[in-house]
Amino acid sequence: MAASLKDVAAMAGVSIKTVSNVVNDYPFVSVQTRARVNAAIKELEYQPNLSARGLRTGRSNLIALALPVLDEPYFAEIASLVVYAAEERGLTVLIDQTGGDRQRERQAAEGVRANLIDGAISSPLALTQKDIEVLTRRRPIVLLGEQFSAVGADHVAIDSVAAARDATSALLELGRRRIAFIGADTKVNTAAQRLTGYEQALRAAGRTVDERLIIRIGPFRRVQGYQAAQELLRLRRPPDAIFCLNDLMALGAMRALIEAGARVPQDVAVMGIDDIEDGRFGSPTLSTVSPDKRAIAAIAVDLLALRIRGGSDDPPRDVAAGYQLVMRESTGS
Amino acid sequence: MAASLKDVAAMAGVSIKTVSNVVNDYPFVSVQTRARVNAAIKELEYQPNLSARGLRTGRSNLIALALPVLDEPYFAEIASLVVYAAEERGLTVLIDQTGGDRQRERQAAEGVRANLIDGAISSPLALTQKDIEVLTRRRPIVLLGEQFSAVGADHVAIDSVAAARDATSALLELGRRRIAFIGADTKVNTAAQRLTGYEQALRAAGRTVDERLIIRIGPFRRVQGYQAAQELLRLRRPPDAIFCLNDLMALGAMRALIEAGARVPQDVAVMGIDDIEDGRFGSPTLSTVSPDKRAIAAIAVDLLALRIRGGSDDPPRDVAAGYQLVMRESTGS
DNA sequence: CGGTCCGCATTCAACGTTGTAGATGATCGG
DNA sequence: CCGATCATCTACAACGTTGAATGCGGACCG
Repeated sequence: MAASLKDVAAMAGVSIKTVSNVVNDYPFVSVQTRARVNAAIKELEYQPNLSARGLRTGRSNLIALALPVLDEPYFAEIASLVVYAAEERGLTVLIDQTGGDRQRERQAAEGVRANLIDGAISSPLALTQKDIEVLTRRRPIVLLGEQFSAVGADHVAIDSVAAARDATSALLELGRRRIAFIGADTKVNTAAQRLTGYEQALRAAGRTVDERLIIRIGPFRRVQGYQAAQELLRLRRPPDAIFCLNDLMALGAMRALIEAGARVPQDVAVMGIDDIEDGRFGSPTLSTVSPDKRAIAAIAVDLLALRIRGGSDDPPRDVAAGYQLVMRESTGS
Repeated sequence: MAASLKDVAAMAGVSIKTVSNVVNDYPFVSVQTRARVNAAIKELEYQPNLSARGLRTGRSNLIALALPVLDEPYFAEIASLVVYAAEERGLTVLIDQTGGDRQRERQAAEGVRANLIDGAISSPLALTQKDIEVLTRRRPIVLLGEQFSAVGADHVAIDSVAAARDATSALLELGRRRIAFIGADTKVNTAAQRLTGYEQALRAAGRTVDERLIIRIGPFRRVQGYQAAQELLRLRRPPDAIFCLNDLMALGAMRALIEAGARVPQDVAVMGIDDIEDGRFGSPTLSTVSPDKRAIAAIAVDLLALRIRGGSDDPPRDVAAGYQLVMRESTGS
């Protein structure tokens, strides 16, 4: 049985509350008492019981992180950064994988464990506007990604429209004429926004949008990128560039291209979004839009911590994270 | 303020304990009472306070998962599978990233949050035998990976010596003569075991171990594989095959080879261990040893759950997970 | 018909912690 | 030298839950 305040108090010859005061750095404890108590704490290897503390204070210092999956590089990196950022602020992260399922996304924020967490960071794919409202009433939530723009909760994301526009423009400036888009899926807002950016760039350059070059497919993983690229290669006039919703699809697409004997970037340039590590070491290396993931994680945790501490008075904040175009081999020099 | 048993009891016109009995499926509650209570629970959106329950029962149904990092594909996949397996058993996972640091690995299992978790699954890189003993005394721990073999705690891993031996033998059978090894690092037991397997295979084939072909480097990430391969290419007689400690290094190595104009697999065959998804979609696709990750995660959670329920009476169990050789393009057909 | 058992519900206490209010001396200003 | 102020410590209650013990009828048995 682990030692409790009572045991420490008995050993140090003081009251329970005094030990509690020492543990919590309450200032008015004499140096001698503090020393005696600390000695007893060390001797008994006392560790505060977090359940009891949580019950008493109503705070657990636990936050939930709800992601579609954990084994996609982008989400793995985000999870990693969120865990670190939370740790720096004395918070512990509890991870949920929702699979992009609406039911599970709701449960992650309101479910059985809701009374255990102080708040949640969620990267939803399927939550509705109304879900968010209901959830926010219970606990603070910070949303990641582009599923929502202006909604009643704190929100952190890059400007996906602009990012996709910049990427597409870059391909145009490299002289590419037939630029395909892989990953359109109107149900997912992220995809819709990136498609919009793609179309904006084409129109701004005086080109028309060719529906045959837009592949609507999901989920946004390697296989889908692979299949989509194969489909594009079967066209009578295949594209000379492919812009993918994310790096994962881009890697799948590149694989399909190379397998089919198409040279990247000479025959087809490829570009993605996310800047996952795999892209930096593939052959060829992948050009991409690199969101400031570290900032996204830090800001999300900060916003949530603020909300937890301050209550829900302030209006929800919408933070645009930075991003950067990174040109590598897959688009030529 | 969230509803408590008290509120539900008041609304249903029963005692607090009766509500508790309903919530916990205590059998001797009449059908009518149960219905009334359930109605009140629904009406008030009652959710049990897990801190209070944890305090009272001494169980939180939380387990810690301590991994070196979360953003390496192998660990991300393991984390994903552990989270799913835990969820199926009513457990919630709380993730720690230790960076392979001994201090942090210990804290993950015994630290501040130790009183919050019922047990831990840990994939240590630096923990000592003594650490394990101390930690096990406090809470059940299940160890993953090869840092330890027979130690006073439950343990799940593939037979790394055999896996490395099989992989190396496969390269030999393909006619490769100068097989290099990337990732020797005697401080890390996993590396030592895989190096042993590599040496065993060479000796069994009547070949000598050439120290110049063994690259001692760490940590085991892409860049290190990249650098190690460059080093190997600078040898007067470069290798015709490279066996890497893990897939991540193998991918880095392949990148270096291709960049330097070496053809994979014609000039140099490459092989790794882990079967991470990136390897299945790179160019060329990566041959590897595929550990049964799903089983590893499920067994680890099962062992831990058993230990939590049953106490620590039984002797520690050592489970060898299965693995499979997967030959892809990077070693030729 | 008296006693026993069973189903159902309740009361009580305790898990370990911390906020509030108050007790106890010592010190200080006037 | 006395009331006020201060530093230091403590007693008490409460957070929401559940295990143990108990109460209370009705059914069953001999």
